[in-house]
Amino acid sequence: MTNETMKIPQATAKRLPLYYRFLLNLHSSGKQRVSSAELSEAVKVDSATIRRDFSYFGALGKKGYGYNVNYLLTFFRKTLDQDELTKVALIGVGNLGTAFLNYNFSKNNNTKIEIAFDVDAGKVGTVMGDVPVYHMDELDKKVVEEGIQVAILTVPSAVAQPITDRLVQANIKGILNFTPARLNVPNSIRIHHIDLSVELQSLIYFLKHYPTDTETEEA
Amino acid sequence: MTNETMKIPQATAKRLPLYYRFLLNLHSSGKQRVSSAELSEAVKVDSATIRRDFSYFGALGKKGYGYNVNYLLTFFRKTLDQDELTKVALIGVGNLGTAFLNYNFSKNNNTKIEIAFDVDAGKVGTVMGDVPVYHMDELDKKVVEEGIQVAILTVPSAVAQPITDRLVQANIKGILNFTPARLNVPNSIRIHHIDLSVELQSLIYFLKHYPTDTETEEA
DNA sequence: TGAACTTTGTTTCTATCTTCACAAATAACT
DNA sequence: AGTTATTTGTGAAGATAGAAACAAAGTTCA
Repeated sequence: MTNETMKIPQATAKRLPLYYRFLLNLHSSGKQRVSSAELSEAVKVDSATIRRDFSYFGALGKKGYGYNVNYLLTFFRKTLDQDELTKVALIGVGNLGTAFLNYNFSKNNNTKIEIAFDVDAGKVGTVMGDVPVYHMDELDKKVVEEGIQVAILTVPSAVAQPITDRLVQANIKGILNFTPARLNVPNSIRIHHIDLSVELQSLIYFLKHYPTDTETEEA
Repeated sequence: MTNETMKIPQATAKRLPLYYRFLLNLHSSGKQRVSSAELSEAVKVDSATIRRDFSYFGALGKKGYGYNVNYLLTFFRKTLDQDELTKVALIGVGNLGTAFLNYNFSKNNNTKIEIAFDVDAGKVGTVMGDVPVYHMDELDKKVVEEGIQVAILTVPSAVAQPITDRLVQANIKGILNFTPARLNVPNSIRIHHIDLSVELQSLIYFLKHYPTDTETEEA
């Protein structure tokens, strides 16, 4: 039941980074222990769900006490591979892309945008928020060279598929897709879609059709 | 079973805007009919799931034929209230906020960012991408005045909760929250969280722990 | 030390969502 | 007109997720 190689539920996996971030906060505020009830209040996830989530990794807590913040943090750091840096490329330095370049992902994370690409001559050659911007023509070469595994795709949707094809060729493993395009990729490649206008639309749909209901979770 | 007031599954509701957008594309490309299999290929949702989703609204298709694009489009336009404009406020004109101001939501949608707020004196009083920027002090007054129901929250997480409290006071009904903060609101208010760094982290977790698996859907 | 309190881990139940698989209906073709 | 090919809509089964509830194990405090 507590097998290292066992697959945990996807829903649980999506919550892990949330738990991890909150534990970091607790740690830096000097807190030594925490209960599933406290965690629940903070991350807005039912306490039974949290205990269940944790239990997939074994018995991490102590009855009548709760969880030791340090122990949990160390455990999750290992589980989330926080010690191994994952190199990320940003494709498309438009408004949204620029937001990412200035967003400090590596603060709490093992994640760093190493390189960005765009076709705009005014941007190519510059360094934006610590990240060098290269021309899109160099995409294939650079991604392979740097061994980049993850791409954040913030290009116009018309070019999303051709660029994705090149990323696949260049051995990328995962794509965070912010374009409305639904991409065709071999299924060895994982894509997470974040579709801003769908998010807004569905929020509005819920407002109009599900009045005064419970909260919904994110992407 | 095909009751107008019946609540459809949340999972279905989240896919409706996706279907709607693709139908718009089909329509403008002149296509007259479409099958669930074609739709499936395009939006990457199992065809049985699509037929099931549609069936909550009644029998929209014809056996052996598929769906009439125009009919479907008209139906969804009504269902998604695309004729009634929803006013949206953008709170926090940083990098991410600016991206939204330049993102043309209203193109395919009934949604328009009407007004933006920030504390930066350099931004207050300007018009960014068609949207006037007001000082955060005017938030409460303006939101009530304009009858704004939805807010996109792109402020630093430290101020997310106090600003949310003010939005609640100003009778907002839904919030699209891009800050990492988990907001406390009365449960008459609907919040969708989009947590960019959690998205990136969980993508990476899946890459490392679920090699060569099926695709996952978005928020 | 012992009684009262706390909190986990898990068993069980329930809800929600997805997919299979196929009858029924229609379209297309000869 | 009749035969073959499509494609829907849905019953039934399966898969995944969420929450209640409680015994067991520990903590706290007098």
